Amino acid sequence: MVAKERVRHMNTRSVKPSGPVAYWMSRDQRVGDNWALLFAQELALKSQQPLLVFFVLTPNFPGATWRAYDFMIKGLQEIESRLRELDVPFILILGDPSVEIPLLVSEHYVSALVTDMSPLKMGKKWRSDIASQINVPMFEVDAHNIFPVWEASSKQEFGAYTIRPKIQKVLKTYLTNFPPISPQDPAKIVHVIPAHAGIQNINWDEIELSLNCNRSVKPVTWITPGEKAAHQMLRDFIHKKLPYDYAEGRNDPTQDVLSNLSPYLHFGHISAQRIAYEVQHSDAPQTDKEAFLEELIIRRELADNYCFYNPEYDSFDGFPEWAKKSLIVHATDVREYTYLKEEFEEGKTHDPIWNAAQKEMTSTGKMHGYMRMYWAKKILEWTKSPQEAMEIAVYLNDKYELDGRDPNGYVGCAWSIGGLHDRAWFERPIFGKIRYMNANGLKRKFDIAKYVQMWGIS
DNA sequence: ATCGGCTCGCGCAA
DNA sequence: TGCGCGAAGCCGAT
Repeated sequence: MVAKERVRHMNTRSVKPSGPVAYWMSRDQRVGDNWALLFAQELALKSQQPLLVFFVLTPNFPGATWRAYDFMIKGLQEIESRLRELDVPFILILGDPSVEIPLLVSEHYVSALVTDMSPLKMGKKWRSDIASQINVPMFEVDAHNIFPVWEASSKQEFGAYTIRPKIQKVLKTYLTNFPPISPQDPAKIVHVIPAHAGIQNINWDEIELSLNCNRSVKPVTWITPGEKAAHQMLRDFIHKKLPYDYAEGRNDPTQDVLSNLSPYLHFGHISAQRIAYEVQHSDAPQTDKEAFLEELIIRRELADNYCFYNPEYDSFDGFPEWAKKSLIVHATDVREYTYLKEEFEEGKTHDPIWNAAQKEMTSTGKMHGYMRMYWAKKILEWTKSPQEAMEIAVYLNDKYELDGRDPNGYVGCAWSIGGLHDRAWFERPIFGKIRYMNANGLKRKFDIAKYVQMWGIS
C-alpha cells in the first residue's frame, strides 16, 4: 500500500466507473521502486481496470541539450521494454504535456490520472494546467523523496538544522523496502492491453531526429543511462567506494570516491529511497554511511523543500534577506577580474583551477562536488553583480551537467553565491558576509595541481 | 595540527 | 529574552 501522505488529489473530479488508470511519468523515469506507478497500479487493481503509462517528450524544451536528451531517451527505451514484460502499454508522444496529456486522457477513456511530483516551476505549471483541464481525478505522488516534500515541512526551511530533526523523527517509518511492481499472485494480474489503445512500437530513431536541441553539448560515454546501469553503479559504490574512507575522501577532487549517482537521481532512473535502503543495510563503517546519507537524504530533501516553497529558487531574489542586503552593499566594490558569460563558458579565466573545473563539467557532464562550490563562488567574485553571477552559474550548470535543471543544482548555486542554508561570515569585498573560498584552501587540502593536470589545463 | 574570531537568525528553553 | 549552534570558509596565532 502506498502511504496516503504521499498522494495529493489535485482536482475535485470524481472517479469514473470504468476506463484505464494512467500514470503520466515525468520526473521519475523508472519502472521499479516508483511510488507513483505503484499507486496507479493500486487504483487499477482496485477498480479492475487496465493500467497505462504515458510519457510526453518535449522536443524543444528551452535550453535542453543533446547530452541530456540522449541520457533520458536511452532510459526511456529500457522503460518501454520493462513495461512490455509487465503487459503495461507505454505510450510516448512528442509535444507539450499540458496539451498532450489532456488529449491522451480523453483518447484512451482514462478514468484516473496519476503523476509524480516536481517542485520546479515548469513541472508545477504542467501539473496544475492538466488537473484543471481534465474531467477525471488527478493524483500527484511524491515518488522522488523518501519523506514527501509537503509532509517534511509546510514552509521553506531555513537550514539543514531546521529540517533535519523533522526528517530524522519519521525516517524509520519511511525508509522501507519497496513492494514489487507486478502483483505476487499471477491470478490477480489484470493489466491487459485495452483493445482501443492500438499500441505501436516507438520509433526511437525518428524521435532522436526530431529533437530540436543544442547538438554542441555531446552525449558522454563514461556513464550508461537507465535503471539497470543505475543499480550497477549503486552496487559498485557500496562495495568499492563507500567503505574506503568515503567520509574522508569525498571532498578531494583528485579521488574517484563519489557515487556518481546524481545523473540517475535527476532523471529518476533510481530512487533515493532505494539507495538509502541499500546503503543503510550495507556493512560499510557507520561514519561513511552517515556522511553519505546526510547528503542523500537531508541535503536532497532540503533542496526540494527550497524549490517547492520558493519560486525564485534560480535567481538572486530567492537568497535570504541578510545575504541580499550584504551583497547589495558590496555590488559596487571594485572587481580585480570580470568575465562575460562566454569567457566563463570557454574556460578562459586567469585561474587554471577554475578553468579545469569548467573543463571537467563541459567534457564529462559532472563536476566534482567540492569544486562546484569553488567554481560558483569565483563566478560571484568575477562578475559585475551577484544577479549576473547567479544567472551565469545556473545557465552553465543547467547546460552542461547531467544533473542540471535539478533542485540540487539550484540550491548549490544559491548556497555558494547567495548564502542559502548557510550562515553569515566575516565581511569582505564583493562577497559581503557570504562565505568566502579561495585557491589557497584547495592547495592546502588537496593536490590541486594534479586536478588541473587531470583536465588538461597547463 | 589546532584553535578562536568573524557573523546572522532560527528554534527552543526559560 | 537569552542562548546554542549551524555544509564544506579564511586567517593569524600558537
